[in-house]
Amino acid sequence: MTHRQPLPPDMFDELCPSTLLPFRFGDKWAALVLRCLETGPRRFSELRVPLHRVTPKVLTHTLRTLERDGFVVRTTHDQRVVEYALTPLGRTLLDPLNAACDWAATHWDELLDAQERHPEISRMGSAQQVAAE
Amino acid sequence: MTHRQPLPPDMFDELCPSTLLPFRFGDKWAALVLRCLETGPRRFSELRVPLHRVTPKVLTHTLRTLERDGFVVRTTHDQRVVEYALTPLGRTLLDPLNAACDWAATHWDELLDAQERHPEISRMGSAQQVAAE
DNA sequence: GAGGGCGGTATCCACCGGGATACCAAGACC
DNA sequence: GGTCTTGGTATCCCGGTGGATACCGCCCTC
Repeated sequence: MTHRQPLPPDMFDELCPSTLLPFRFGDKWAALVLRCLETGPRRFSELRVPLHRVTPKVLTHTLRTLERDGFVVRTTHDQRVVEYALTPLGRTLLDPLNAACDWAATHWDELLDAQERHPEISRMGSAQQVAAE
Repeated sequence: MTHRQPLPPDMFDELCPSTLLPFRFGDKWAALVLRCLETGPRRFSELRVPLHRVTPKVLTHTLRTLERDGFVVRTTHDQRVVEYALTPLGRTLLDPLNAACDWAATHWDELLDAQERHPEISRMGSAQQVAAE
């Protein structure tokens, strides 16, 4: 808690539009939380800095879910300071997460190319929405 | 199309409640479709047999999305027979998918244990829903 | 005792993924 | 000419996820 490395102010801003990736780890922001905790425990307010796009309600829920699944522990010091840290089980999640990141690093361009080659397939709701334009 | 192995009638029935896993690959059924196509191309109606839980609308959408992302190709023979097959890019997805499956095989029990240990954290919607019971 | 930081909650709301059900056009078969 | 199979669409609807905004109790400092 004392001299740990601070997280960058925005680890994820324009970086890694992970919603476009063909996989998701847990809740929308869970993978980013795991990344933030990878290098050591963090306090709630420390997590809010790099994850400033996430509202506190959603961040709370993400952390609760990670805690429920045994990936994160929440500890309170001095009855006020709250710290979140990865559990050993949570750390094992980094393997498949890294496999997914490796895939993205290797095949991201191919994915974008394919999507540009099929602009007619946008999102659900059938095609006549596009035709209606 | 001629003598390929038939898929089991229900590959996924009670097996692998993948919605409980902490990761998702694309749409809800996308990973299962990938698995079905792993051993060779399949027709729409062939996919419907093992994936009989999936309505045709959703299966169509899943396949369209996989096609848009370049993971699957759709080819029409004789103007009526439609075949879906993995592309080389789609086949590369099997690496992270297998990593996820390996994780699940190894840590599934720990995940369940953790969830049982935290019954108070159910799902979103804050806790007073549970309290209201 | 006022203000600020910390660690959240409470409420409201919009989107959309996906399930249920019904229907359909084109060829093949009888 | 009916009927069956194939490969889907059309419509409706419901629940959950997550964003926006506002608020809160506690402690510490000034």
